[in-house]
Amino acid sequence: MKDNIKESLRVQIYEDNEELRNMLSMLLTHSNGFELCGAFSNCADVINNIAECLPDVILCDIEMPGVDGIEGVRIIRKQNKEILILMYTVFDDNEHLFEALCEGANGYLLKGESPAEILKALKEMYAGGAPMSPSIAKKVLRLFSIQREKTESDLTPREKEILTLMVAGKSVKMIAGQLDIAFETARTHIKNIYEKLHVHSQTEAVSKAIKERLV
Amino acid sequence: MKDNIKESLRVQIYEDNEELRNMLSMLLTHSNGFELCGAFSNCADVINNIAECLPDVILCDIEMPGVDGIEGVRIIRKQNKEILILMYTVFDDNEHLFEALCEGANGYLLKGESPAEILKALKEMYAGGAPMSPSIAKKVLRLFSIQREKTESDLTPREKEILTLMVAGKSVKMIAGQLDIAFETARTHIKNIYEKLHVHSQTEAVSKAIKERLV
DNA sequence: TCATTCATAACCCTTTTTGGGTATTGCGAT
DNA sequence: ATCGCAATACCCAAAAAGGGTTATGAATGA
Repeated sequence: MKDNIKESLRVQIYEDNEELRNMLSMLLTHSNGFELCGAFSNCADVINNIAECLPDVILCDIEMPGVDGIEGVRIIRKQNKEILILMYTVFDDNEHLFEALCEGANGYLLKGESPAEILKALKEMYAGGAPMSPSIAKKVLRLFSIQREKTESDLTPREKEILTLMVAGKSVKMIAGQLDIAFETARTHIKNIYEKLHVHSQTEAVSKAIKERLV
Repeated sequence: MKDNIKESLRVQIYEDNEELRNMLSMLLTHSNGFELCGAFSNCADVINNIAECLPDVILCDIEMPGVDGIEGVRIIRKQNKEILILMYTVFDDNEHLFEALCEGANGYLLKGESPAEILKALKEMYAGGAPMSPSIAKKVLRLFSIQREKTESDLTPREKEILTLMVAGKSVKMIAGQLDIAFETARTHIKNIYEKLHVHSQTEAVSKAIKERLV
């Protein structure tokens, strides 16, 4: 939601390289619609920096001496879920990327993006988006498709249904009740499931079902 | 205009709305660097369509009568992991989004994007990116951060250890053996865990532990 | 038509789990 | 020094789950 009165986006910078930090500062101070509110060389004092300057968004490198960017995000998110954080880094490996996203970063740009792209990303983030460099977006999407190989089990539909209820924590009695079948019928299905999965208890079955994505 | 003969991106369209399909066809035939190779109203014959026209990328609606877009992606990916697929839909709900991504879509645009954005997304996808509408990108990123909040439970370290073994499918006897404690001690811990989680069985505890990411 | 699979259901019997206690030891905080 | 808590351990009775077996009707397919 954009505020008519607010004329510019308040941006705070964290970047250890002085040259780049100055360049980014210049970029922001001289671009319409942006306002620089602080530029720091690491996240050591990030809570105070935010409290003093009240930025809308944070542009944050990852590799920095002292408190790094990911640790910075962690610290910020412990008490502030609202402020927007755009990672800006050379790291394009999965580890840094997913750690940053898990801690609550709102976007992830690789160094190498043009100044115009940086400004666009900051705006996009403020408008409710999640800007990512193309190769980063691809890595993120790939996460969804790679894992999908659900092991082919020869469970019947009914058995799958019952296994699902077991995974949900239901007892035999509850399963029978919910599916409107006799207790002994539910048990028969469960026994067949155990045989097919080569397990001997509900917890084992549930564990295996989850590990092998059978449900 | 040097590359309008050679090096144009071959795009195939799947969209049930005839008006929109024609509009998209026009857009592609009249844009430099793009070449339309087929426009269809559903994915019923997607394998043949691809084999005949050999597109580089596919622009694909989701809601279509007959074989819909998500089913289409599934069919394509069964035999072709290379071709690029950009979903183009009105659906911005998590279910459609994540299903499409899991099946192997390479990008996800919402209807409402400008023609220029569509062309840009097609190009970006071909360049190795994963274009998403801003609000879609945000949903995707949110997946990483929301789940990270492991519910704060007041389980002791020993209890967490035991819960972990339960989640792995171990019985009380096995847990006791593995931790080298008495059977009754393991049971005491388990009883305490049940009380803290408000559950009454191993499967319930395992289910809750997984759902609330306690382990 | 006949064999197979699936979903349904029941029986007997054993083992495990669960819920209720009680109790000791050790360790850090008051 | 004492309090509280975590970890250890045991007992008993009831409930639930597990293992084996058999059986029937419906649907499917060779």
